[in-house]
Amino acid sequence: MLILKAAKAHIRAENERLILEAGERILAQHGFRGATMQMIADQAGLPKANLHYYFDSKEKLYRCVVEKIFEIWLQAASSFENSDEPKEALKLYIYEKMQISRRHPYGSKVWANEVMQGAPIIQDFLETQLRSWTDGRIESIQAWIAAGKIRPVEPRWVMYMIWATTQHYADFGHQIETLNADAPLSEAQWEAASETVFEVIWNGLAPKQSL
Amino acid sequence: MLILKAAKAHIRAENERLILEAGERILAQHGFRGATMQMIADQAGLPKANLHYYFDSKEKLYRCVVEKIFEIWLQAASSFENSDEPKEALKLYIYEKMQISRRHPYGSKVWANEVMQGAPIIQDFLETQLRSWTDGRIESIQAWIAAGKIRPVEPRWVMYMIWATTQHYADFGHQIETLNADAPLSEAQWEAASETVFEVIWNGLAPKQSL
DNA sequence: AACACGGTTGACCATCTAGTCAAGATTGTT
DNA sequence: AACAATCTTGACTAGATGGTCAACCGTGTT
Repeated sequence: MLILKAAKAHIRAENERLILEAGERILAQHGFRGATMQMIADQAGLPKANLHYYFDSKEKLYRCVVEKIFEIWLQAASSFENSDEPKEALKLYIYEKMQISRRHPYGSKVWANEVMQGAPIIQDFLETQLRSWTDGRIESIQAWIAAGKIRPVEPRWVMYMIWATTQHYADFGHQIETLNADAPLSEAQWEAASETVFEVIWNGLAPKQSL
Repeated sequence: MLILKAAKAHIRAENERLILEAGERILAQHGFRGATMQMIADQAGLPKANLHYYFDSKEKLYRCVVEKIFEIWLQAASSFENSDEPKEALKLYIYEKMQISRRHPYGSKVWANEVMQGAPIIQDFLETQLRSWTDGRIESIQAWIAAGKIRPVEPRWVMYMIWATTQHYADFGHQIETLNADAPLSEAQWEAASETVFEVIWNGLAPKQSL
């Protein structure tokens, strides 16, 4: 009876969540090849064979983890559309991305790993979703330039600058902690870092007369 | 005779260079666990057993590769000391780091990988050399602030911003190429990107009255 | 109670890989 | 030429790991 499938759907949902969460952490800490299904199983508190019941292969599981973080980033992009004023839009977007770096450091690292290795698994994502998303954002920035709201700059380099600075706090979090006397950044430090990133970029982009 | 050792030193030097170069490339593309000694051997054009003759273990070879890129970065830091004027010093440093991202993308990726995994191999480097180097640079920036040459900002966040933006062009080079219609950045694009990174950061830091 | 279906799991296997080793080839010195 | 130190290399091993499988468990339905 197909009713049974629905009745046990919560078990599937819960276990998939457990595995994805464990996978994100382990894959970030060890890379694709360095992470073993056994490690992920232990982290999730499930026997290894169970992982293969829910995810056909390590690669499938990996792909799910990568897609998850990509979705989160795409959603943060809405900040860009929610305001016509560049100052407001950029502030929202940068703060949002800093927040994601803080809340999802593992996902960010998995993504970084994947891209650094030439995106062997999610190249299609880059060529379709990321490309079209980026083109849209570039148009927004072009419009701001045309309206004289920011200096004339190549939008691409600005985009990359925002991605780089915000994701750095996730991807290089360990280095940042080491340079912070081995302590995680405090609430106040996260706020200050976000503020500084935004201020520098905004002052860097704002038209001279507006200062 | 120990004379012999010196006499054949060039063979050792040449082979170690070959192996380190191949190792840098393969380790960057596949991560520590993903890279196999066989792959590195093939890339270097040497039999695998030969690699173990020059480097005791995969880990030793890896450490050498990581140390190499760190040395290169440290040298780029001299830009910071070569000028008292922040505009000049920052411009030199940023251009230098962009140049390194262009010339040594593999080394940068290996470093990123290592740090993302919690620096299991070179944690001592972070705690000694990187920490003291950073402290020195922070003092320079503090001095600029005290002299009213740049806005009052937390120097750390600025440092991280520069590292992040410049290294992004190496670490996320594949993503950047994909968004550039699958073409490597041209000479002109590298120049424009460097210029933009510098301009935005400098305008972001410069005191208001100086504009 | 009997059933059926999804979920659970220990044992197993084929494959891959870091590292070893011993025999042999090179090379500079005498 | 004889030598000794260094370098080269194919063959091998021990251990790890992704994935399979067949037996088993639990639960809601009839």
